[in-house]
Parts: sequence; structure tokens; C-alpha cells
Amino acid sequence: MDAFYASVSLLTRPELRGLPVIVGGGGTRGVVLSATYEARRSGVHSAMPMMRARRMCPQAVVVAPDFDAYSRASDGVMEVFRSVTPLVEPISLDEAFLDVRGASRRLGGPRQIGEWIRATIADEQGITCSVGVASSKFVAKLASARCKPDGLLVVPPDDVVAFLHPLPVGALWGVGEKTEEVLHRLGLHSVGDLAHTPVPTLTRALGPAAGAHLAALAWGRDERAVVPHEPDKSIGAENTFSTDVDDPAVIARELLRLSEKTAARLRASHQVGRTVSIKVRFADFTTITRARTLPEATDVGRVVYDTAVGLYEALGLQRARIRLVGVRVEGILEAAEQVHQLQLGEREHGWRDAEQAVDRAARRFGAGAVRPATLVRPSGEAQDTPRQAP
DNA sequence: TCTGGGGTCCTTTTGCCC
DNA sequence: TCTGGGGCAAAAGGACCC
Repeated sequence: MDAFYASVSLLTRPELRGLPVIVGGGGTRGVVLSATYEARRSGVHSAMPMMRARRMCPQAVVVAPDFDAYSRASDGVMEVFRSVTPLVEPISLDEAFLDVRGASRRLGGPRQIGEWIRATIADEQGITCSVGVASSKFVAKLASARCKPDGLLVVPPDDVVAFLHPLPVGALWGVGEKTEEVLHRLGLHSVGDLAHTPVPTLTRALGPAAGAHLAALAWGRDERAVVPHEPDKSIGAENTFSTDVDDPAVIARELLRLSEKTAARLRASHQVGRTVSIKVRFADFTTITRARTLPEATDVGRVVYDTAVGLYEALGLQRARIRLVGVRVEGILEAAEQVHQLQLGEREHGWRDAEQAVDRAARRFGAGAVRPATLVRPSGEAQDTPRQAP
């Protein structure tokens, strides 16, 4: 999709069409999530700090994100994709790879399929998208980027190298700021430069995996298949405070909220995880992580929380100024695969039962209907995260 | 200028066992 | 008892993507 969040937000705010619009968090610390092309003309782009974006484009209208609307639009778009082929690999809410080799007989060549998808999505969702067609995933991805917005570009197999080589190295999927800097220091600016560099030079500079990978991509070699639905490897939640926090009680309360949120998502997806990790970002933006692997996988918020707090306390911080905390559960398995080892003298009912009861209450009365008392704040107290009404 | 939240993957370090 | 190294898994850090 083109400028997905911004385009979907404009559906309910048609009076803003044609204006520079930025979608981003209302607070002072947010970044740009999406911007219309009118705003991009002023240099605004996603991931840019909101403060800077407002300065660059003071006339822009800033709207808060509406993730429910984006999620609904995404469902509609993915449904269109799946009507073409079951081989759909979503990359995010607004983007997916489709392997259309098996659909040609029914729907015509890739160009016709692409145009049909574009027309159908414009018709059903009222937003534009761009389609790249190629014989590999990453060339298709670059092709779609090149024809944005509202475009379609087919790169036939014989044209791949000619298409790639003039592009800047930073255009490659997997080359970000740091890697680009390393490549520039080697005097490599275009994909063609990269292609004509000995592989050992690249692996020395970037490591064996990245070096070999980029060398292959520079010649258009990419064998990765379109894989529908890979299982989750980790599930987590994190939060940046609106202002830095040095009160351990506030940190602990936030770890509790994030632990419960993460565990609830595990239970909802019938999954459990073995490793609990926390993330702490200090006021100066340095970030650390700490992890502990449990004897047995869990989906219980209290277990996640106890582990997370233990990890935090083990840091031995003394009123450090904290910007962000996060909780993540890794080593995920299907709950059905997990066999619970019974202990002698174990209580018959525990936190798991309590939390399942909370899940049932939440389904009937809404998320947050029942929650730990420490997370129920006196009215009027400042909140760091907007929350549903109790 | 001041940097979100959801993730994945890779590399290096560390601790343990033999 | 000390020293060293290989193998392995877990932990930690960092780059990257949308």
C-alpha cells in the first residue's frame, strides 16, 4: 500500500485530501508512522522524530493513528491477495509477497494480475497500492518501491541485472545506515560496485552471512521462497515513558503491565514460551537486555512478571533515569506441545487459573475489565499510556 | 534533532562440561 | 591441581525491517 496509515486515515477525514498529513503519536516523544506524499515533499518520512517533522512541515496536519482501522483495511487487502493465490506471505499490515506462478492460467499474466489487484483494492478499500513483479522476492520488492505511488513495474528475468546495478547500495533490502556507511568507506556506492567486489572483501567487512548475502543479491540471486505464515519466535511489549522515570515502583508497575499484556497474547494464541527477556533504555538512549530461561515454558503473567522483576533488580540500578522498559517472551511453542511436569505438593489452582478467569471476563466486558490492583490508578493521576475506560 | 513498537536475524561473549 | 581447548547453549548486543 502507498502511505498506508495516512491513506486509511484520510478515508474518514476526506477534507484533508491534498494536504500534508502526518500520522504519529500525539505525545512529545513520538516518531512519524506515515505521511502523505504532500508532507513527504517537505522531507518528512516515516521513523522521523515528530518534533523534527513538525519543524520541517509546520503546515502539516497531525493525526493520531487508528490501528483498528488499519487492521481492518489490512484484512480486506490480504483477502484480495488470497483470492489470487494461497501463497501469500504478509510482511506487515500493508505489504505481502505473492507467488503467482500457479495463478496465470486462471487470471492471466503477472501484469494483469497486478493490475487486477490494484483495481480491486482501490475499489474495495479506497486506497492505492503499488505492485512490483519479478522472478525473486527482493527484486519484486525493489520494483514496487521504484514505481510508488500508485504504480506497477514488471522486471523480466533478463532485465534484472540492468535494473539493479544503477541503484544505490542503500536501496537493497538489508542495507541500513550502518552497512551503507561501511560500504561507502570501501568506495562502493552502487549495486553494480557491490557486484564487482570480491566476496571475501565483503565478508571481511560485513561478516560471513551479510557479505555472502549481499554478493548474491547484487547479481539478482535470491532463492527465498514465498512462505505463508511462519510461526512466531517471540512475543513482547515495550513502552517509552512520556518523561524519563527514576522511581522503582513506577518501573515495577510498568513491567507488570507489559508482562500481563504479553502473557495474555500468548494465551490468546495458545502458545507458551521458555525465555523471558527485559529491555531497558536509559535516558541517554543506551539500551541493554537481560534474559532468563525458565525450567518450563509459561503463558502466566505472574511468572513472566516475577522473572522480569528479578532480571531488573539484578541490574542493581540506583535511581537511574529510565526512558523505556520492555518485556519479551522467546522460545515459543504451541501450548499443546508443552507437557507440564507435576510437582509433589503443588497447589491445585494457581495464577494460571486466575488469569484464565480474567481472560473470560475480558471477553465479556472488554480488555482491562479485571486487572491487578496496582494497575488501577486513582483518577486524575497522569498516565503514560492511554488506556480504555475501566 | 532527538530518536516508537512490533519483530527477525546474526555475531560475539560467556559459562559449563568433558 | 592446574591449564587448555572443543563443543554447546544461553545471553547480550546490534543491525535491520515495516
